[in-house]
Amino acid sequence: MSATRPLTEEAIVSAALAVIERDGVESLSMRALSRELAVSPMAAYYYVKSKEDLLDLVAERVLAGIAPPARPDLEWPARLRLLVDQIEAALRHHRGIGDVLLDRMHNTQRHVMRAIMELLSEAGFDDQDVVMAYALIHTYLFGRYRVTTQPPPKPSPPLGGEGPTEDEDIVARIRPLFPKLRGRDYYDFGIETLVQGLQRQLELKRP
Amino acid sequence: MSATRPLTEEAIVSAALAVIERDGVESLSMRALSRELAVSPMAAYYYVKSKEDLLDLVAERVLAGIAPPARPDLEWPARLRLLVDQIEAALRHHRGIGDVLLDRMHNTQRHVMRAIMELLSEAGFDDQDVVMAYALIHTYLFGRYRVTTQPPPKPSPPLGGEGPTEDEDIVARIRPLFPKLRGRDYYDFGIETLVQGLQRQLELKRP
DNA sequence: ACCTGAACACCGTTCAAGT
DNA sequence: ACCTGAACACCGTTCAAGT
Repeated sequence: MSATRPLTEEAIVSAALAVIERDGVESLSMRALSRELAVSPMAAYYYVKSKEDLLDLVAERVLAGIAPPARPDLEWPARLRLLVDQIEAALRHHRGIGDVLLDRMHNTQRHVMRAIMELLSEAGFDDQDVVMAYALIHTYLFGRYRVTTQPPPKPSPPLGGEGPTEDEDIVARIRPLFPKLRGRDYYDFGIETLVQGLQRQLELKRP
Repeated sequence: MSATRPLTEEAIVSAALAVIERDGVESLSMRALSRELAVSPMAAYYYVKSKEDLLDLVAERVLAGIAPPARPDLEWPARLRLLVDQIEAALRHHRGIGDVLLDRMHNTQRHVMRAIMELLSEAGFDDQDVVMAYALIHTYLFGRYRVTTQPPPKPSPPLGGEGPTEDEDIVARIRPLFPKLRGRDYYDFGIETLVQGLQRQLELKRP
């Protein structure tokens, strides 16, 4: 795709993102990347020292625009919501990248981590609770995208006509609803529940 | 390890679990499994049709003992806690298996999904909220184990002696606390926050 | 300085063949 | 019925070599 030579780190990251968005993050191999760049399989290694390194750069690019909301008029729950909404939007736009970020809490872009931690700290959480609250938010935000709400391509359940059995099985009743809800619905419910839980935690500590 | 022949599905699953516990889930390849079983690389394929299939069986084994708490005297938040504590214990004992379960919400053992959903439904959530609450709990429980609280093996921060700069950077202040807290601390805070958030959601709907 | 090519040590899986 | 062996189409990465 990129006909530009010589290679640059920027071009490599762009190509990686292009592969991820087109074929999914599981299809991004160093070899697929080299095909995208129309260079030999080892060319990118002159610029990045490993695939992990490359993924860190990709994550950096995706989260580059995240900034703490400049809305001192709002309470911390609303400000937290505005902040994580930005992250969610970035992840939603770059499908698959959330998975990359999940297990790298320590490599999270410093500005993103700082924005969330400062907000929590100002809200009144002590340092230890900031750690745990951050970890909780991190796990939810970046873990979300690994969880699939689409059922596997198994034989689809026959539409129409009452199922022959087990109308008292809650799983049979609820499971069909999974794909009916949109990613946005899951996110809204999830993050709202988290924020309310955090508010409650704070109330319990400072009565 | 297993000198028993012929192979059985049970022996294969046991061997897979042994590899996972010894070397981590990322080291479980079909070839490593065959080494563990002391058979040829393809032997296991007579019993499982793919690696994914095998991982489903492993997950099934790990979660086999989970059961809804028989404590009708307790309120739903306490019952939910007893239920997910069992799952957490199973995941903690079988390191790495949480990762396998994360992206397979639809393959979750039916009895586990049912136990959680029934509890939520009895608590008063409508079907749609049961879906979203289940997804939230699933994401947290199984996603947790992907998030590493141990910093990468980078040059360790010099112990003792004030850091030269940026004592106003909250990340520099907070990050060292990550490895100080135990997995149990993160879990307690996380699940407590979730449950309290869910309680609040219910209160808001039924005032 | 920047890129290539061959090679190494791996994967999951198919398919024909052995017992 | 149960297992093996060779082979295919992949990986990430090292290392020496080319320009």
